[in-house]
Amino acid sequence: MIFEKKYQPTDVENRWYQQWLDWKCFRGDPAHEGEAYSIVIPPPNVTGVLTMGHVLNNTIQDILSRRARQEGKNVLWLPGTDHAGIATQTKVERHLRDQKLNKYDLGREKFLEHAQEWKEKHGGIILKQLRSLGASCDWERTTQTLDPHYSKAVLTAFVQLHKDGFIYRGRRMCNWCPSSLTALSDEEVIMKPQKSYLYTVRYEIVEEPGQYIQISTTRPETIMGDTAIAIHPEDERWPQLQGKHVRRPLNPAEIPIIADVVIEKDFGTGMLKVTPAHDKLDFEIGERHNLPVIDCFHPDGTLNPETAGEEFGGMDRFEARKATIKKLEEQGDLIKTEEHENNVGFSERADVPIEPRLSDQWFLKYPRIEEAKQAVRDEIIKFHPQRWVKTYLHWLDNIKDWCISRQLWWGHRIPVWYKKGATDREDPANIHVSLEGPDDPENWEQDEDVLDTWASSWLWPIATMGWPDKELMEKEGLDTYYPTSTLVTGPDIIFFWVARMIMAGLQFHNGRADGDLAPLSKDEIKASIPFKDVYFTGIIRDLKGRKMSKSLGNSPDPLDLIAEYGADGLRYGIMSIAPTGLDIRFDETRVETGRNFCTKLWNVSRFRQMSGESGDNSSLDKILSRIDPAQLDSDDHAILGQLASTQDKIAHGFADFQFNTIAQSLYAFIWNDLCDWYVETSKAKLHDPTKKETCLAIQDLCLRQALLLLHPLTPFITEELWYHLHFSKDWQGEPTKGSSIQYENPGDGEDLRAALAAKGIQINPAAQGQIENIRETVTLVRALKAQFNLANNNNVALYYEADAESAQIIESYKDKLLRIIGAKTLEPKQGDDTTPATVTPLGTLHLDPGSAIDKEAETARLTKELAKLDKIIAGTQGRLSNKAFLDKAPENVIQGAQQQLADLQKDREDTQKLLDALG
RNA sequence: GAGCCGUUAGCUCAGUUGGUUAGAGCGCUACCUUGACAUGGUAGAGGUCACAGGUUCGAAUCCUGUACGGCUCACCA
Repeated sequence: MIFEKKYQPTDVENRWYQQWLDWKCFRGDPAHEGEAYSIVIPPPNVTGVLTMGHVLNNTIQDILSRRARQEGKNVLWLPGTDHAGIATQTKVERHLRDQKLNKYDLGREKFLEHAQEWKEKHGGIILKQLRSLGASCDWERTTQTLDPHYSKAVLTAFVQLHKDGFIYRGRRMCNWCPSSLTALSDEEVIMKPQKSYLYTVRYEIVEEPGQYIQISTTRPETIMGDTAIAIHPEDERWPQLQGKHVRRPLNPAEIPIIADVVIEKDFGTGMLKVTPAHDKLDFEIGERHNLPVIDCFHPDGTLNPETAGEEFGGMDRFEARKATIKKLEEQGDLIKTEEHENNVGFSERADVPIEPRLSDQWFLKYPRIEEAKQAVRDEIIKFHPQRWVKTYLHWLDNIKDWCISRQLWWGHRIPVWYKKGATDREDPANIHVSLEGPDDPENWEQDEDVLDTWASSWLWPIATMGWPDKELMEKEGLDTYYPTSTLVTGPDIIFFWVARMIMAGLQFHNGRADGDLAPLSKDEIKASIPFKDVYFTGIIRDLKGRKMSKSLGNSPDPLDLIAEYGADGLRYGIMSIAPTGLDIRFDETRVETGRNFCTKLWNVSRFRQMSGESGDNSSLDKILSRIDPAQLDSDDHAILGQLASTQDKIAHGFADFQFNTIAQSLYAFIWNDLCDWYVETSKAKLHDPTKKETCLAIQDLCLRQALLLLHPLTPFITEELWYHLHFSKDWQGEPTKGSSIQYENPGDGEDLRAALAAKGIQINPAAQGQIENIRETVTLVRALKAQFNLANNNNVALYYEADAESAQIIESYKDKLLRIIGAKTLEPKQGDDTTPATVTPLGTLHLDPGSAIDKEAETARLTKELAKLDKIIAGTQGRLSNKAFLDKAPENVIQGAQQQLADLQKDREDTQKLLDALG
């Protein structure tokens, strides 16, 4: 392989992704002997495109999958899409409209053909895009919720639930979307505060002509549907009104005045117009008082002339609002109009106000609610971060039956048939519920509705793995991969999907015989749940804090970012900010940082390659064998210590889903510890044949472990470098699947320490402290040089004043110091010339007396330094002279403070000496 | 109306069980194309940790309250 001077992510990424596919690396094989690790993808809409949210979500899933593969686990990451009933049908209908067609022209069958074509053409793009991101999904298992097998699972679930009494049909108030022309579940309604008007309208009392009552309403266009006026029974203001009637001012009719306790006496005039057809509360009142229901609207939100009157018939509901107000005003019935803010429910998909509407729908009474609560409350399923538990439990505590029927064609048609000509559809004799349908289909007609998309995706973890078909379940390895390991998703679908999947798992995978509804034991719950951990990602926002959306146009196209920065750069960038479970403000400079990090890794690898032939790098053991323990200096010990602690941090990071910690500790290790320091100091000793081999072996060790640890985050560049640097087992031949970085376990700090110990290497724990001191010294001297404009002058002479111990360190470290500081000589100071100097952990370092000295500036600098020291010394002394501190603080804290004080006082003394010398 | 979360450098964010002088990246200033890297190096400026109380020897961190921002839930017409 050629080691390009510049890293070109696009070529490398495309090449490796194809190679991995060819090697079938992503295939989940139930026969694999490792411990199972499985993830099912949150299925995106089949016609969707990749957004930054998907990038975040799927990068995390990929990281978890890849890490598990490295650990030798039997990994399955199962991809797929859902059919997105409303969204897709809307798109297809819009497309038809462009051709001057509508779905009724086509009929159900033709329409579905169209939709199918649409899906073939536009569908699955998102899954292809995920490949550019590096997603290691088992593509052979790609599932779509309308696949024949999956559909069978959805209908089986329906039939079983129906049999067990969880599903029923009823005429109820539901959320109606006048744009999509279907019922919606409560979860699909988004409440939005709206600036509107509160109109006060007068109604004449029938029994007292000329006398009026006043009613406030926000919806005058429903007045024609009023069938009563309600007051609170204990409202003392108008006891005389109960039992009387008023005249409806629009589409006039006499309606009764009734009393009901739900009326808020303090709102508006304290009276409510009751419109049972157009409001949930009103409907309930109507039920209690046996009021007629007058629906003034057509399903599409226009007014029905038969109920609303010819005058308003055909108008759109918003137009009708204006028209009714105008009419009321003309009649003198409009008393006043006030500005008013109220919450209005909007359809999630169509973004239009929903209408409460009475209609026949199918409802699901959720099964296994108690077990679903217990599973999360008792941490059988763990939520990360935990705080979502409360939200989840609160929803389940207040759960209402789920309206699962949709008046659409694109979806799973409800497996219910009604006897032709039968008037009573409540009569069981007239209803047939089954997968196959009735034996004499000519005598039956199937229910027209389809199921809510979520009523299919709630089966995702089991239905993608063969349920309910026994043979298929075995083939797909349901027993092996279920319960899945981790679910990675956004908290916005905790009710839509997460909670429902939990209930579905508990209901359909509990091992009980059909119809056995007795509560599940804890062990049964453990075996039934669909996943063990749920990781909730944050929601990606733009820099202004707005949710990223296509309509706002504020979401960058991930593919553009990949083209510009590489998939690795994008992945790393998003991981460095993403994972706290809070909202994320997306900042493209993070992606740039990710790209730069990859470049840095590439370049340090090139440096390694240019520094000398690699020895045998084909295993950790081989590399360690090239280290001569006798040659290890404090830099070697320090970097080994840093590597071991990095390995530990990464291991903990994975255990706790702390992806930012993982990203940041690798950044710090590679950039700050390895590149900025170890590689730089290496340059001073690589020419020494006795030290070279050990030094290169240490570099190889660091790079190898860094690549392994980094691989889940940036899979492409790490695989590329793995082969470039000959870390693979078969480095002398062609790459093979078995030698890929994907199957090499990085291990943790303990593993590394043990491997080192086996070669007689004990990391000297004091080395890191020593190197810290040296690094600090270097920084101080560089700063001193910079102050005298000598930053890039390598010919300066330096002199030191140090105690015996520090002097020895300086002498033994001299070559490296000269190189790193950029100096010609470093000798013990002779005489007492006044020179620019700085106090360091290794004593006082002086610049060449020949350097021009500005007494005034030097005095100012040292005085400032002294003041700073004095301030800290005073603080430390204060603490140490506080009896309460000495009595109560732990011993190590007190000792630390004493040590600090001693060090500071020494620094102060030395600084004072320099100042005195200046005169 | 209820619940949850957030407020740390100009910007985006870290900060584990309270413990030295609060960190990173980007941006900014100055210098530098030195042999892995200008997608880079070196040095630097920049923070009353939203505010007010409290607990403690010690608070960005724990408690209470306030302000602002966000999310979720809720049938006030």
